[in-house]
Amino acid sequence: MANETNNPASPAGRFQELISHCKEYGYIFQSSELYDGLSAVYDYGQMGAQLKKNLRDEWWKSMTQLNENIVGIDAAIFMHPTVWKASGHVDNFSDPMIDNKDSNKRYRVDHLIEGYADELKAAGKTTEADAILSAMDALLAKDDYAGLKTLIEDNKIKCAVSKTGNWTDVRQFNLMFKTEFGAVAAEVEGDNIVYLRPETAQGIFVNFLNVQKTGRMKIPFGIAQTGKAFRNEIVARQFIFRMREFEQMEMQFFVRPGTQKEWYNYWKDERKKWHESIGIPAAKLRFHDHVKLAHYADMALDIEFEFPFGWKELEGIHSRTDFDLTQHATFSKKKIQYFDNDLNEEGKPYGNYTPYVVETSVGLDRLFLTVISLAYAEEKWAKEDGTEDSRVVLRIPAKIAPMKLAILPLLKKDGLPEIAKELMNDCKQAFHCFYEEKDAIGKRYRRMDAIGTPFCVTIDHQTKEDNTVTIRYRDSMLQERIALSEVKNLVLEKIS
RNA sequence: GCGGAAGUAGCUCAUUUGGUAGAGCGAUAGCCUUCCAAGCUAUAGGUGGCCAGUUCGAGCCUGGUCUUCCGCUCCA
Repeated sequence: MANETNNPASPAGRFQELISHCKEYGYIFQSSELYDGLSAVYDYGQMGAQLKKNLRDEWWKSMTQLNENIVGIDAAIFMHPTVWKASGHVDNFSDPMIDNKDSNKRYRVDHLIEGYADELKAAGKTTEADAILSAMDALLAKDDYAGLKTLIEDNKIKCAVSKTGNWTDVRQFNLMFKTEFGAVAAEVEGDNIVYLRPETAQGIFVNFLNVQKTGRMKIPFGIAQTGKAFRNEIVARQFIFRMREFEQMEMQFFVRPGTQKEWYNYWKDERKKWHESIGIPAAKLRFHDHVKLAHYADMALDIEFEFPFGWKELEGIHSRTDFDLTQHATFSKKKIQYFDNDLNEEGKPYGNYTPYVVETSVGLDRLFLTVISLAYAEEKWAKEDGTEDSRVVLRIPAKIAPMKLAILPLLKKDGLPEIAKELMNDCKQAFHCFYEEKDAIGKRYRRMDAIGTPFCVTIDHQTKEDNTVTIRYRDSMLQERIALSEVKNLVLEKIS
């Protein structure tokens, strides 16, 4: 397997080629590459930033512009530390871990002990199992790591692989980044700790009342947001699939309790359709229902995409119940409720309640990876003279491609650049254009293929006579003659 | 985080028992003028990932470190 990455024919090898291509053509660079890079952090380059923005804009439009009952906000990354206690992230986002020194296998301490308890139960020793579990809960509640290790050793819990009890100390892995708020150290250590948000959702929940009241929103309604989130992953790999700093596009849809299943199914279908609308083939998408539910959810599924390294989560649809709003009400000691004037079956208003939430949460970076891995193609064909020709092309759908049109004078003389620049000045008001007069025309086409520009127009001598140009299509490589005056409209039509 | 492998120009690679680095492609400038890359000329670009050590001398040997890839693990 170690050589697979060097083999362009294998999926792993093709993935490597894609990563190289992303760097070579200004889509994605490793962060701080000048200083040897920072693990699992990436920068978007001149092409990548635009593609990412186009994807974000498509999502934002589909949510906030095309749904009258969904509005967008932009909450800060810093939030009051208590937010993360209320959300459960302080408790649930940090798991004590232990390694077996012989097999080098790592276990979550609670999983390891629970597994042992299950074995005891299977052997009929239910009381002993319960005793161990309650002891574990007590130790976990006190963050007593030494006690947990003692519990493991006293029960002679073994590693499933090495069959030994040669354990490291129990260590804490907190997945939230911490930093200090304010320039001066706190008088009491830890008093000024803030976290970088591990998800954007909480910024929506804490603003629920603000938005609902000022926007006079009526349930059901949604609040959408895009933004950076941060998780200190133990292992972050697979290019931009799992990064320590990443961007989420989330929409929290607030519904009347009891209707969550209906809306869950609605958004499940809507979101899949949306992915298809930006060019992801249905066959490459599937639903994956969660078996083990998170602490906040009563239903959850992933929309998975078949990445070059397998089926992985692209978007999560979660029915979060009233968990978050109730938690924030409890921790903030404020009432977070909605008065529903709609009439129920008995002809009376539904009245006050804490809304339920259906969440759609897509990783923008993962969406980017989805789009670019679908777009990337190496093509070979026989030329008329029998020799082989080839190209690398990014078949990014025209409406999300970073560069829409390349304007190319066939020669850089005879007044052709002047006509080209005039067209450029006109078209750049409407969409991103690229002007290029260097090198042979075929070479310029190849460069545009490599960055995924869907349309090229070439200005030649005939243009001066009859005001027509050649338009060349990236995907088919076909060319046709159209009026110079039609170029802008044609591209506008294709990218809308 | 553990184990394994790797790191030489923007990219792909060479330099084979240690003697202060080359090529192709690409890029830039110019020439040519031709509707699907790879015509001609010139130029730029590397303190060999980084830091130490051994040595008269290190891209090559040793240690550390950073990053990447593969496997394991993790991913509320």
